[in-house]
Amino acid sequence: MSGRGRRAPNRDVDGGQGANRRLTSADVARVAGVSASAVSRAFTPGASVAPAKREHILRAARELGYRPNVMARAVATRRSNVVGLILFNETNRHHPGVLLALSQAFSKIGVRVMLFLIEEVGETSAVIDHILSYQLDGVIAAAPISQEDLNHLTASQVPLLFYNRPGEDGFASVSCDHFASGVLIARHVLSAGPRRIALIRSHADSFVGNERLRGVEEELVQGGAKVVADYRGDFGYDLGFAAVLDWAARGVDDYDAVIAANDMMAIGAKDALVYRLGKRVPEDVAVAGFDWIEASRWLSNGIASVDQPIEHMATAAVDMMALRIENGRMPAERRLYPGRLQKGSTVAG
Amino acid sequence: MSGRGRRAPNRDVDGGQGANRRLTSADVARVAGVSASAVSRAFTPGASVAPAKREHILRAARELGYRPNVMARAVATRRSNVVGLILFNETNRHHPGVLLALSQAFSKIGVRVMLFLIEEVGETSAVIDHILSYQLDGVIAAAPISQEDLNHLTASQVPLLFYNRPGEDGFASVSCDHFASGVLIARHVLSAGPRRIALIRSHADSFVGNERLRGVEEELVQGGAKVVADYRGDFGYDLGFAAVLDWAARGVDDYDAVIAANDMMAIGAKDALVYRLGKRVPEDVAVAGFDWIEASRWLSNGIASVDQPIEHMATAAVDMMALRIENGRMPAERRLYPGRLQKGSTVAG
DNA sequence: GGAGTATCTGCATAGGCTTGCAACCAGTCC
DNA sequence: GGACTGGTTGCAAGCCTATGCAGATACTCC
Repeated sequence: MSGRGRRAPNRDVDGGQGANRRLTSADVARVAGVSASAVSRAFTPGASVAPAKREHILRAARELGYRPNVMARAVATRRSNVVGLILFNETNRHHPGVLLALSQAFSKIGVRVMLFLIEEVGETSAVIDHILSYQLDGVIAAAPISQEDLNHLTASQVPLLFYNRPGEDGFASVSCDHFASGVLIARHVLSAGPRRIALIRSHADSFVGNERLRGVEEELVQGGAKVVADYRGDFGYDLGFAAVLDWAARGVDDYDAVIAANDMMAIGAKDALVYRLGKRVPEDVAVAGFDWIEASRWLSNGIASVDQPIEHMATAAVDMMALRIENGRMPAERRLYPGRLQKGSTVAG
Repeated sequence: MSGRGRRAPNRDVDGGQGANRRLTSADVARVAGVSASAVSRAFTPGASVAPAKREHILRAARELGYRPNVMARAVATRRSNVVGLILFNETNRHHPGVLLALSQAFSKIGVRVMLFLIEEVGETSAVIDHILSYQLDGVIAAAPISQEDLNHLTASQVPLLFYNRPGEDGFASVSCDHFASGVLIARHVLSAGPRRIALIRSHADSFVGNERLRGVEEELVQGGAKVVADYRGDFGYDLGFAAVLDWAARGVDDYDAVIAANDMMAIGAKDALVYRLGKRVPEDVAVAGFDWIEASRWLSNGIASVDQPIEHMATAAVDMMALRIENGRMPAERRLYPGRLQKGSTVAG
């Protein structure tokens, strides 16, 4: 630790030459009086180095401000410690907790998440192309993947995990049991009295939305209720709002409950009912949704909903991904987590 | 998809040996009958290769399913084409558009964003450590950075850009002109009549929140209005709500407008006013906030607000970052973007 | 004190890509 | 026809770290 002048932290190393030479293990090795291998091992837990020497090397590294170059390590080990997350922007907007939960859960095992945010279904192809270029250790698909892209992914042997998607046969997935959630919310609504139900669905190709409504409809039949109105939404506030207006315009007004495929649309519907049609919620019409998003908890909304246990799901995703990264090919496995009913105030009782 | 022997497109290359040998440029070179250098150049726009040969190489690559290994490229070129984004989880929750805008803007120039989502201010240190290990081309700080971490960052010569933060002297930043936004919203409120204003502030150390309220207060003075109540919030719904209840509990009820440091708190305040105190908004009390978040546009809220031009800001961030990555050290520059008033329905007129 | 063992250590090579340099080729010009 | 040109190409070295292997060191045990 000789020279290094006054309080300038790391100047003697680049020997006055190239200003933007990055610090390498060789620099540390020189200063610590060891080989570059030793430096590498000092930074590799469990590697064979004398404890004292490791300590010495780490101290030298700290003083120089050296950190192993993750990229170089990635090419040497063929492990990047980065997983890709393909996420619908819509999901992040409506349900930002997903990103946080996954991001945090992975960081606990030292894995970073590289985010691929997509707006349109069509964008996945371009994104898959990128994904394959980064040597990602795995990919979490929280957006629909076309068959062709799926082939590319499997051909390159990247561990793949579907999140809240069915996954084709033979693929691993972790999901909330949306069907059961549908049953749950429908039962809650029915328990409060309503028997004439209006439904606001999601896009036709949303697995999550379809499962939810399948559960709802099954329970409605069980409970002797009837679906008197139906609307094809898109998970957004506006179409929830539009659904109610559309029914009104068509003279449909004999429903006593609205169940939407998610909270955002439920809120839209509730707003239309209250502020456009002058209905009382829940006295005239009950309203329910799914996700238990933050806005649902606001006093002005209080939407009856079903929560997804995203922390559990995220933990499961990390576990499964870690296993798959270690062991390569593994039997497909689907983990399903039950949602939790949140009674809210838009359903009586 | 079992045996994958038959019509599998890219099988002849790994010559029956190691199953998980990844495809390399050498493989493509062999098949195309050229050197690995040629393959590299074929994938480098502007590199010196005969057009015909490039075409030929690219075709071979496509048929094999080869893509250059970005990690290896990064270590060779010392450019990763990845920038880090340190983002407050709170920001993403309340304002998810920021992440999308930046992510999309960067992807237009072929740069990916690696997200470092933090919950607490204290977490930055750990995150900075990671950041320095990845050879990121730059870092966008959309969260406060401690002086110590700042030193680490600058010592390692990583281009740094503050987003919606002042940035210490000498650092580049792109921000919304929050002070001007404060003036704007205050003027709007005053124009509707109110003169007795209640303020809900953010945490004391939020630059954004402080600037906004500085602008508000300056304009209030100009307009001859008076601050009759004051509350220290945190950007969340709950504290906006709590502010109103707190004033009520203390007998303060002679305000005719509430201005909050963001929309989320404004909504909380509005809910408390309407559903707890039975006030009419805007007739009895006007309410205003900042950000023009999605929920503000809902019919049930209609919060008067000031929008941030996040697309412009994101574009600027990309431009400035790109310049800095190319040219290394550059003069500090601060770009400021004006917010746009959104009148909403919680302020009369 | 010597054989045997366990633990460290450095060398050399691997990992996949980029790039300066010099050799090469087909033209072009006089 | 020879010198010169400009565009292509491959070689080899470089980017930074990891790791098998063999030598070195220290230590135990008899």
